[in-house]
Amino acid sequence: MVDLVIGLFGPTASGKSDVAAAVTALIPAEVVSADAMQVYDGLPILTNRSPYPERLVGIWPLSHTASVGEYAPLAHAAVDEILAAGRTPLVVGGTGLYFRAALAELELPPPPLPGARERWERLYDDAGAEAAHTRLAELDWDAAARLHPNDRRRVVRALELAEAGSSLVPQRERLFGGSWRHPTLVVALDVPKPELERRIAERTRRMFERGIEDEVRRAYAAKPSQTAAAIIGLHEVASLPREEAVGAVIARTRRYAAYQRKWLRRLDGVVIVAADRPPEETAAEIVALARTRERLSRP
RNA sequence: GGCGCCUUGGCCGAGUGGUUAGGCAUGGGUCUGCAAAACCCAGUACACCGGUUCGACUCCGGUAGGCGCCU
Repeated sequence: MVDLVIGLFGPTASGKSDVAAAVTALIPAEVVSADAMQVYDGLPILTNRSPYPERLVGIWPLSHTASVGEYAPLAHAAVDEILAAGRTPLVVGGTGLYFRAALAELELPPPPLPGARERWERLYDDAGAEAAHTRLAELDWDAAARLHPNDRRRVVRALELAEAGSSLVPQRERLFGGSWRHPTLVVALDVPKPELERRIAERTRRMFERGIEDEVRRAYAAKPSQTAAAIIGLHEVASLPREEAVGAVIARTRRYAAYQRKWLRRLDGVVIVAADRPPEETAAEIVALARTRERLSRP
């Protein structure tokens, strides 16, 4: 399967890890994770880390502030290295943005200058949303036109970029539906909603049996960064009685799955594959699809 | 059995005789270095029956359900 990359997307609890592992049993492939939370080390249970080897998992301490910008080149390097070794990169993940970034050339604008973010955030908070937005309009009218003043995160980001002589306005690539870096088969796992919710509830309960309370306690000692603090369950497990925490984590995970479904529908050229069956069967279908794709793309 | 209180959209929860509270959830949308994030948009509810009134979710009476106290 020379030169083909397989991208495997799917909502949490759709069984991505197991399917990916089953694929590696069928063809010489290596898994690259595209997950904004599994990049963190220290929360294997809470972040549902796969028991099988995957690249770009647990690469940063919880205190680190993660970003796609930092992740993307690592993912590209991993994919290229696997291809160079004559194997198939299998990019697996549920974080839409990271998934896209791993497979495509997003041409991300530069990171904020040191201290710039804090400075603009302060302006936004002190002067108010409207004032910050007006300031942005002075510096970068196009960017301001696309942003709602309430969108603090993006207004601040746009201000950073305008100041640095760049712009938030995308140059060429679009976030959705752009091209891939290599010939790529993009597969999304589909599990009927009721079944997915059942799996989420079951998995969450199992997390508690496996000891996430201890895990979370240790994680807090590591002073999680702003990005790490967003991990589902971190706050809930730390602050709620067990039974309430279970319910809260299930509810939030369900919401996350709904959000992922939005991404799934939007991935360009994605092939949807049923995943409410043994992973081996799903894997076999994916491999068959990959073989067909490869044959078609051969001159 | 008697007395008192309560009953608001999927949930929580304000409120007023006549302009949509709000929050959460839900659905749709946006998205380029925080994405398990952030932002935008949408849904017209007041337990039931009758009365007063130009007009009641808001006042009066009754019915049902819930809570509390009393014999």
